[in-house]
Amino acid sequence: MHPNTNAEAPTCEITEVHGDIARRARAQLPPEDALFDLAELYKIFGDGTRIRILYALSEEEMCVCDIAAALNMTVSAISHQLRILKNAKLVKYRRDGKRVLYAPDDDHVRKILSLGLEHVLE
Amino acid sequence: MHPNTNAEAPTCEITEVHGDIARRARAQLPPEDALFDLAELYKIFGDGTRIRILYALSEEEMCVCDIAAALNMTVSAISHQLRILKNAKLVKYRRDGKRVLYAPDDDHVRKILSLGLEHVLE
DNA sequence: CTATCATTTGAGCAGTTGTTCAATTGATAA
DNA sequence: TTATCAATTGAACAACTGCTCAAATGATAG
Repeated sequence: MHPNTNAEAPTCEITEVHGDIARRARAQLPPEDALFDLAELYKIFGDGTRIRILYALSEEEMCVCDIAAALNMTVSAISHQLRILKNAKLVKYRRDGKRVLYAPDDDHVRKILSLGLEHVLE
Repeated sequence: MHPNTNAEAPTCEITEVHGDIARRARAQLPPEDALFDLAELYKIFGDGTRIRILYALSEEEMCVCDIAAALNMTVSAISHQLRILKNAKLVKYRRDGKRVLYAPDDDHVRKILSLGLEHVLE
């Protein structure tokens, strides 16, 4: 299980001399702005309320008030979260009289959620 | 574009009378504990440092000190983040003398990251 | 116009998060 | 054993997050 213990010299004592490993690792990193956006995207999925909103919308569009009822939360709290989802282009909306109807806005949404669920359910 | 404006009655005035929509929406939600785990998982990906660690490890296992050098951060900060990744079973580790070598611990890691990147890059 | 309802917005606040710093633990070598 | 280096840990602190509450905005009906 330890085939390459000596394949690389220890690099910690003088970091800069053996910077190869660090340099190769840096080469694996996506561009800085892509990394930023990626973290921002996952931050949005990293909240139970937002995930529940996305699941609730998965079958039919809903108004803010009904989402709130479905999740047993205040309209204000839902509206705040919808703004975040909207800014991230994860939901879209349209006016219908006094109401505003929300729906998912991206095919990735469902994929990302189901991939995560796959991991969570082992 | 508004084919079913009247398909559902407005439900906001008296929420409980038209609870069908809310009830159907609730039926879409995964079980509570799965939702919790799902949010916890994405929370972990929702941090630039942790994402960079995972990318850095994607090609070869590395010790804490080299990860810190690669990301230009303190060893302590990296170690704190590695503990989080370890607890989430997203990285594994093994001792090699004084050093501790880390590596990704799950096939989902790469898939989740690349799916997110797909979305981010449009 | 006014009244009403759905939604949005902003301030405030408690709870959480990521980093730094200092101290500690773990493993090896002399 | 002691000395040294790698890694971990805990406390402290600033920054951020998600909710509540109250006020404001948008759209419709009378």
